[in-house]
Formats: sequence, structure tokens, C-alpha cells
Amino acid sequence: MSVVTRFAPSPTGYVHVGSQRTALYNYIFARQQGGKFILRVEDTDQNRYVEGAVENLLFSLEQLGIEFDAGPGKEDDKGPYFQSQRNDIYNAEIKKLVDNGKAYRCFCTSERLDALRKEQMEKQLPTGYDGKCRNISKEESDEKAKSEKFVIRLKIPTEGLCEFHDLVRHDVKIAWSQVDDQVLVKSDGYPTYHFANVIDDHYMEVTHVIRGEEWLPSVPKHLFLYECFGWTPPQMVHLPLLLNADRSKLSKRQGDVAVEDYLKKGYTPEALNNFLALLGWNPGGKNEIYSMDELIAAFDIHKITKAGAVFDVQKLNWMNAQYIKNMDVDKYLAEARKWLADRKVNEEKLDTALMAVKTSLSTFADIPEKLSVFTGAAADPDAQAQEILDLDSTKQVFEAYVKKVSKLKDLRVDDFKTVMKEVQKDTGVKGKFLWMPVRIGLTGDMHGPELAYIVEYLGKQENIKRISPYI
RNA sequence: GUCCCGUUCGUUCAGCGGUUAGGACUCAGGAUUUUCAUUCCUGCAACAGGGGUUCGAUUCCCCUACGGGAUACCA
Repeated sequence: MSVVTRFAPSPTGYVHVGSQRTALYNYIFARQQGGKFILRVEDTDQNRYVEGAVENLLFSLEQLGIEFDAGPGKEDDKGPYFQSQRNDIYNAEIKKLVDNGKAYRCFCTSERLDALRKEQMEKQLPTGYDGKCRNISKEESDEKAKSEKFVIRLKIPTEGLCEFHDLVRHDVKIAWSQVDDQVLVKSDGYPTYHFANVIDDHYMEVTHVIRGEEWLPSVPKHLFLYECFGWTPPQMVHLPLLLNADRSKLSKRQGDVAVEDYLKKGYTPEALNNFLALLGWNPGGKNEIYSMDELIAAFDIHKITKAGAVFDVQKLNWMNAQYIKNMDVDKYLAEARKWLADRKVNEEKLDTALMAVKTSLSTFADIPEKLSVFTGAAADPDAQAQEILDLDSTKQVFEAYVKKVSKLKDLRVDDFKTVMKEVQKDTGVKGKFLWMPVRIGLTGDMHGPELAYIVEYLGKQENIKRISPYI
């Protein structure tokens, strides 16, 4: 049987990085196994509908290079891939369950349910539905259904143990008495996640359910449904959660959680994928940089970690810097040009400046700031810089420098190096005291990209203009 | 409250009965460089606690503590 995995997000408006990792693992595993990866939109909650959410979801996945084989816009005979369009399927299945007594209509009001829960908490009992409507006769139920609102609940076993195997958690046991009579169909006629999920996974022939750990406690409900239908359940794979620095579930409150946020901040999709893939799984060894193909080759679903992982931006920054440093020049230049913000740049020499700055970026968003050495006026020297400017040797260097530069037609990187050699010869000044004055004279700063690039970018006239005042 | 899951350097991941407990990020120091960065080298830093099992436990079992998740007509 060939592997089928699925990513089944609800369209909430953006893709959470935790979801990205779930999608990634599903995708990687399917590719590795030569299987199929499905995207299914879980939009059964009418109250949570968000305009444009699906488009955003599709766009984010595309940017990340996570390609699905079937899903919205890629329909096949297993579709549709929107749960909101599959109600006929759910209705047919729920009817079977009600007819054979595996599920029942519940007419209880939310007020009664709230009170019940409160009472159970106070008595330190497990919370859950008390089964009031469990044994209403078929006739009475049919009669009430004509005039009253109802939901449909699953008739969960009352005793015994639900045992199952999870690829990450291994053997898990949950007492049936702890499992609630789950609502399968809401009073608006739409299925709940638990129901739609099982039906869809079955008909879409999903073999591996790879999802977040928050679903682990619901597994018995799902397994029982498979049993009621006489279907073979898929392999369960519950991933550890992504955490905030304080180890709570990664949330919006404590920083960015949306994929688009990170993309907007200048992280590359490749770095983001690489970083997330290594949160919860690692092939071992020194290397931490993996392309998607390498991840697919190295991935081992049995070696997924159990404990939650803190999303450490510092490591992401480092990784992203690695990706930028190793990026193909043309690709880098094209991408970098999108990040100039409102910098006024010398279009002709922009590439020179961008290349000079390539190794110092942790994200593309750093570009405007890093470029300021080139594009702005010289900064005011600080005390330490001023000390160097005040040196006698500095004056000599400047005089010789301006003299040499003035003679040149042009001032390219190579010309500059020649000039500096000559200045050294003429003045006898070398090392730090030769180079630093020129740097400070031109930029006002003791730090920055390689001087030769700055010199070339500024050009002959600007070089003379900036140095002359110090003579 | 109840149930489930988890616990190796600050973070992340190795380790799967006998190791000087390893790598990566961060941090500190050094080398190279005209500076920062890059690159390279070195260093700091961990098996939550207590019981077992065993000749021997980071590794297996139990308990405790701590953390997280689930307890919705949300997913």
C-alpha cells in the first residue's frame, strides 16, 4: 500500500510556523516514500471563516515549496478538498451510525452542559457528557428532531481501555471512561473536526496521520469511529509542539508565528524549512544545513523527538545567514534588490554594494541598514575614530591619498589597492594606521564592509571630496 | 479538578547498559583580515530528584517534582 499523507489546516488567515512544520513532515515523508501528499481545507466551522484565508494558505505553501499532489485547485476523484463541500458524504455516513445505534441525537442545551461541567469540576470528577440522551428511543428521538435542535454524539464505550500505537509516542493507553461522547455533527448540520477528519482520511486513503501532539488525547474517539465503520485506521504520528521561550505553546503573543511574518522579515523559505525540519528531528552529525532534497533523503520518521521544542530565533538567524552567504550570486542580487526600502542608490554600482554586504546579513531586511555606509553621508566620527584622525600620520596618509587619487581617471577596486600600496610606500605608514584613516575619512565609522567596495561605490570625486577637509 | 504526553549544556539535536556524555546555535577567548562580518581554532556549559533491576545505569521499571497538552456544537 503506497503512502498517503495529508496537511489539513483550517483556514484562519495565516499559516502558523507550527503548521508549516507539520506540513513539512507530511510532505517530506510522502516524497521519501514515493507516496502522495494531500492538502485538505478543514473549513467546517462557519463562525471562523476568514476572507482570503485559503488564498493565503495556498500562497504560503507555494512560497515554501511545499507542493501537494491533490487539493484545492488540484482536484482528483478523491475530492472535493474543502470539507465544507463534502456534507453529502458526511450526512450519508452519520446516517449509518445513527441507524445502527453507534451514534445518537442529543437535545441537551448548552446551558445544561455548562452547568454539568461545572458540577463535575467541583466534585473533582472527569468532565464530559453524562449520557442523558444516550438511550432515548428511536421513535421519541425522531419525534423530537422535528421540533428541537440537536447534535449527534458518538456512543463511546463506557469501560475498558483504548490502546494504540503511535510512531512517536509508542504505546498509549486511555481509559474509555475518560473519553467523552464526542459531538459528531453540530446543530448547524456541519460535522466537527473529529468526524469529518476520520471520514476524509478514510476516503482519501490516508495511511499516516502526521499532526501536532494536541490531538493525541482525541485519538480514541477517532479510532472508535474507524471501528464503528469497520475501517482500518491509519498510522498515528503525533509531533511534539513548538514552544515559546517560556515553553508554553508557541503563540502570537510572544512574537511572530505566521510564515508570512518571517518571509516579510527577510528570512528565506529554504532557511525556514531547514530550521523547522530540525525542530523535532535531526539526522545527527555535524552538518545542520539541509536542502529539501537532502531532508527527504535523510528523514527518519521513527526518530522524531518526543519533547516540545523552543523556537529559537537566534538559531534561525544564523541559519538564514548561512543561506544568504551561500546563495547563488544572481539569485542573491535579484532578491536583495527587493529590499532596498527607500534607499537612494547609485544604480550603476548597486551590485558592488550588495555584494560587499552579502556576508554580513542575517536577513534581507538588514540590507537598508548595512547599505547606509554606501548610500548615506559620512557619519560623525566617535571619540575613538577622532583619535585616529588626529594622528600626524593620518594627515600624511590623506595628503598622499588625495594626490594619488586625483591622478587617476577612474577608481575601481583594483585601482584602490594600487593606490594604497603607493601611499604606504610614500608615507611609510602601514597596517591599521594606513587603512583606518581612509575608512574613517570616507565613512566616519571604524566598521563596515570591505573598503575597496566603498571606495569604488563612492567614485573618484566623492573620495576627494570627503578626504580633503581633513587636510 | 480529570486524563494524556514529556524531562540530556541557556536553546536545539546525538546517545538507544560500560563514552573523557558528542555536534550545532548563543556566549567568552584567540588566529587571519585595514575594521566589522566571514572563515578557522580553543573554551564555558547538561543527563530534574528519589527508589529499584543489574557486576554496572544518562540509557530499563516505579514514584515524586516540574513543564506542556487535552478536557467546546474550534480546529
